[in-house]
Order: sequence, then C-alpha cells, then structure tokens
Amino acid sequence: MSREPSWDLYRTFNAVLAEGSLSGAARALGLTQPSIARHIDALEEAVGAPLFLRTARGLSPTDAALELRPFAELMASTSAALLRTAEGRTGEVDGTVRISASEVVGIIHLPAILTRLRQRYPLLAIELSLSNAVDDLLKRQADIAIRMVRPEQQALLARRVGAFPVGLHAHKDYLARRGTPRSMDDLRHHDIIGYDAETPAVRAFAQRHPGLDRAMFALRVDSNIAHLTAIKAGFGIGICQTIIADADPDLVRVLPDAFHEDLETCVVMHEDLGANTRCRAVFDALVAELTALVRGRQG
Amino acid sequence: MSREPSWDLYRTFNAVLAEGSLSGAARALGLTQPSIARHIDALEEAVGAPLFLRTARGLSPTDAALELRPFAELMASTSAALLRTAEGRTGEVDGTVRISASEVVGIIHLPAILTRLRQRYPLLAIELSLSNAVDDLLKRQADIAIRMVRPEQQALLARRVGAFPVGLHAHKDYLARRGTPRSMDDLRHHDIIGYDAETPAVRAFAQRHPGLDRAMFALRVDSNIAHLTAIKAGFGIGICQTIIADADPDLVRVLPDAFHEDLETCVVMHEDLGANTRCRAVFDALVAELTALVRGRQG
DNA sequence: CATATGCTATACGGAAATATATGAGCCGCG
DNA sequence: CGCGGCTCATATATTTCCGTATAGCATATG
Repeated sequence: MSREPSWDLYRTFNAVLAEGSLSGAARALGLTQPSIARHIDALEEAVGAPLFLRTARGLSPTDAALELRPFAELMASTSAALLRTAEGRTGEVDGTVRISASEVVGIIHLPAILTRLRQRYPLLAIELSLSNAVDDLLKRQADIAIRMVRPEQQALLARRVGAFPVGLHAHKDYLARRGTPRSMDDLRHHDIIGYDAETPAVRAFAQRHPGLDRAMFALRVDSNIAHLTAIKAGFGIGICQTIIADADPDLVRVLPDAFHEDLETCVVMHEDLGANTRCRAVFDALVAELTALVRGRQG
Repeated sequence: MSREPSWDLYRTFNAVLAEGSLSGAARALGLTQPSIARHIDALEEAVGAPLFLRTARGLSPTDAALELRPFAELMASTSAALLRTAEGRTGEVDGTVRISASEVVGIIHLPAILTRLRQRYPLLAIELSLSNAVDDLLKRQADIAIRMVRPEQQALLARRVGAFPVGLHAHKDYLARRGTPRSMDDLRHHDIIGYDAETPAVRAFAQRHPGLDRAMFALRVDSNIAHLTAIKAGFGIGICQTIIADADPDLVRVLPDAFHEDLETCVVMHEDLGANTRCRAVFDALVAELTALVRGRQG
C-alpha cells in the first residue's frame, strides 16, 4: 500500500462537497482551482475510487464520496475543536466555548445566563448551536451540551440540574373564545398544536399520552419555539415549559393534573475538556444557573 | 486570525507524542528530523503555545500538548477509518474490517466464527482490538463492536444476540482437594479469583453480589482470560461463562443457584457504515453466529 | 578523560506543490 | 445568434517545503 495521503486532502474533499465545485472550494479555502483539482485527483488515487463526476457545472459526488463524507466531516469538526481548545490558554477564562442546546433552552433560558457569564468573563466568546441532535459532543461539534436525556456514554462528564416541568398551555383569549377543557377528552374539540415529524422522541411521547395523537393536531410543526409563539398568538392549546408560561401573564395552564411531564436536564461535557479552564468555568456556571432556574420554579 | 494550519501537522504532533523525539517521529513517518521540527514549530505558532520542552534526550510534552492530544488522536483514528472504508469498494466483500470485543469473546468465541467468515469471504481481512473500553466506535477505532452493555447512543446500529450466562466455576481437582462449597458463606474458606481495579463495572458487580468482596480475593487480576486459566489450573473458584466451562470436562460449576449472571450482548456498528457491503456482511454474520452460540447453549 | 551515540538546531540546494495565465466547454440571457 | 459568466483542464512561473549535510550539546561507556 502506498503511503497515507496528506490529511489536507480531506479538508479539500469537504470543501468540494460543501461548495459543489472545484473553484468554489478554492475560494472557500483560499487556494486556487488547479490546486483543488490536484488534491481531489490525489485523494481519488489514494482511495482507489472516483469521488466526483466532473461536469461543466461543477462536481457531483459519487456514492463512494458520500460514504466517506462523515469521516471527513468528523476530522473537520475535530480540528476545529482542537483549535478552540488551544485558544486562549492564559489561565484566564478567555477564548471560545461552543454550546449545543435545544432551541427552547437556547432562545428562552440561555440569553440571560450568557449575559451574566459574559459580564463575569469579558474575554469569553460563545458559540451557540441550537438543535435537537444529541451527538454533537462526540462529533466534537460542541464543547458543552445541554441535554434532555441522560447520556449513558462514558467519557462524558454529566451533571443533572433538575427537571423542567412541562404542561399544556393556551392564551387567555383563546380560552375565553373556546372555553377551558375539563378533561383530556375535551381536547378533541380544541385546536391542538402538535408535532410534525415522526421522530423516535415524538413516538415515545405519543405512547406516554395516548390522548394526544397526530390526527387531532390542528397545527403540526417541529420547532418548540413555533409552538410557543403559536400558543401566545392564541392559535390553540400546546405544550410548553411552565417556567416560560408563568412569565407571561396572558398564558394559562390547561389540565395541569391530567397532563404533566418533567424534562430531566443535564449539562454535559467531554471529559477531555475537564481540565480546560474556560470550558470548566462555563460548565460550572451553566450548572449553577440552570439549577437555580429549576429550583426557583419549585420554590 | 491566521489561516488554519495544515492538518498534516496534527499527524506529526501525534508521532512526536508517541515517539518522544523529533528523530523518532521522523523515522515513524518516513520523513526527516528537520521536517518534523518545522512541523512542530508551525503547530506551536498556530496554537500560540509551546507544545514541547526540547531537551537533548528528546521532547517532553507540555500541559497544552497533553490537552490537545485526544483531538489529534481522534483525527488519526478517523483518517484510518476513512481509508478502511474506502478500501475494496468492489461490491464484493473484501477489504478490512476492524472489530472491537472483550478479551473473552475475542479469544474464546470469535476464532471459530472468524474462521467460517474468512472461508466464506476469502478476500476479507479482519483486525481485532481486544479491550473492555466501550467507546471504540465513537472514536472510530473500530468498525464493529461486540458489547456487553446496551448502547444508548443514537447513530449506532445495535442488535441483541442474547445473553451469555456466567457462573462460578472450579477445576475438579481443586474441588477434590478443598471440597465443594454449599453456600455463598462457604466461599470465605475458599480461594477466590477476583478483580483488581476498582472500575465502575466492578463496583456495580460488587454491589450485586455482596457475598463477594475484594478482601476475600486470593488472586486479583483484571483479565478475564487470566481468570479462566487460573480456574483451569486449579487455583481456586472464579467466574467465567458457562458456555466456556461446559466445553471443558474438568471444570465444574459451583453454586449454580446462588450465583448467576447474564451478560446481555449486542453487536454494534456505526450507522454510517450500514451501507458498506463488507461491514454489513460481517455485522450480519456476527449477529447470526453469536445468536446461534447463545441459543445452542440454552437448547 | 576520551569516545560513541543519542538528540536538536541550522544552512542550503532541489523537488514538489502552489499560483498565474490561458484555453475550451456549457448555460442563460438579451 | 452572440455575449458574459460560470465551469474544468492544461501549461508555465514561482513559492514553499522537504531532504541532505553539518554543527552543537548532553549522556552513557570505557
């Protein structure tokens, strides 16, 4: 076997996949188109298979390229994580921390917390990645994650912060217009805001609450933030965290006894980062703030 | 910020960490010592921190280097996994598959299974990584893993093959010499083979079996294979899979009612490899063979 | 104390990879 | 139809990087 190819070829490979053309990749990487072409030629030689079909409008990836793509992307995110970790090793809390969280946490809860964090550590930069994907940490796409599921993974440092209670809510105008349901059965005559995609999480949810099925959803959307704004707009009855609803005097909890869930929440970090001053500081602050947020709710 | 450094620098960084010297790394990578020195200089420039202390006896890593090491190693194993995946994309089952398994599975159960697999697919090469580490798949250090814990990780394709029953066993010569225990309490007067390190798994085991604690272990060793050979040598009473003990007429099960465990076993693969002909074939074969092995035991 | 054997650091010529410049093909638009 | 904008491919010039050779230093050995 010939010697291992330069790892830079993988970076070029990523860029070509992302841009769809040699010249686009060249612009993205600050190189020139002939160099990119040579890189791709070399990589195809190394892996022993064509990776792209050359057309006049650019390059389209072959099956082989798509199969190799996740590996190259993992290398890219790992490299980014390495540079992030290396950044600002001054003993002070500076540099960049990348946090992965759900949309709701990132949009509703984190801003205030991050504001305080930034005031305390003026050199700290923060990147927020909002999604419900749960494998960000292992793909090194984030340094710290806020998760609603307890990670069973070793090599991860996890700390529980408590449970966010979740319930059905509606705007008071909606209830004035349509009446307040007295039982889960009453919900059949109401406008329910529910989920669209059939993800495993949604299926599990449906199993826990047989009274709420897809057929009765008047509005189907995956974004929990969209749920919240639809509730606030008086569209109907939907699910949101009670902490959020309580902060808005116009929102009313519906069927608090018949429907309630607790979102167990953890702050999670890769153990490799445990010794990193900056990540550690952000981790501890997130744990403290979120714990206080949940506790404050209970008190 | 300056442009991202060449990813090849990380490879050099790994080699210097592994070899402990510039010239050693140069030999390992097939480059020359001045090139390695330039790479390390460039990397230190890029991360903005010294990575090694230069001495006349080689280079010793700084804290910064140790902090960055896991990232660089992940890049290395990812690159290796990419090349493995790219290998032999002929539609046939050829190329290399890397399997991670426990020592016992890899040494006792797999050889026969792999023999049949190889006869069926003569072009298939197999790499075996035997350890009890469970994060091999996510670090891309293996394509397929055989696990005794159910992975809660998404992005992993897992299939149960059943449970391997485990029990206390001893050589018949030992029992002839020392008598057969009638109860767990009797074990206090016997030579017990137990574990050395205080890993979480061992702690959990100790909690399930309060009758067996570290103080009464006459031989403490972590390798389950060493347990097995010690049992066969007549050292004392130890734990091993009943399937293995049953194959040896000299071994006798002890206290079958008072002590038994079931090792739930899964074959696990990263979902990225689900479309890969070769990995898929090995995955399916492992599932079929291990299932038959466990079932055959029960029948 | 002299010698041998590691190691790193530095200087310099040559090979390799890069950028520049140019050509050819495809597509949309007036 | 013909033009401008995009693409990739090719040929040439330039820069970058690597290897060779050498020097300097520390340690081990007699």
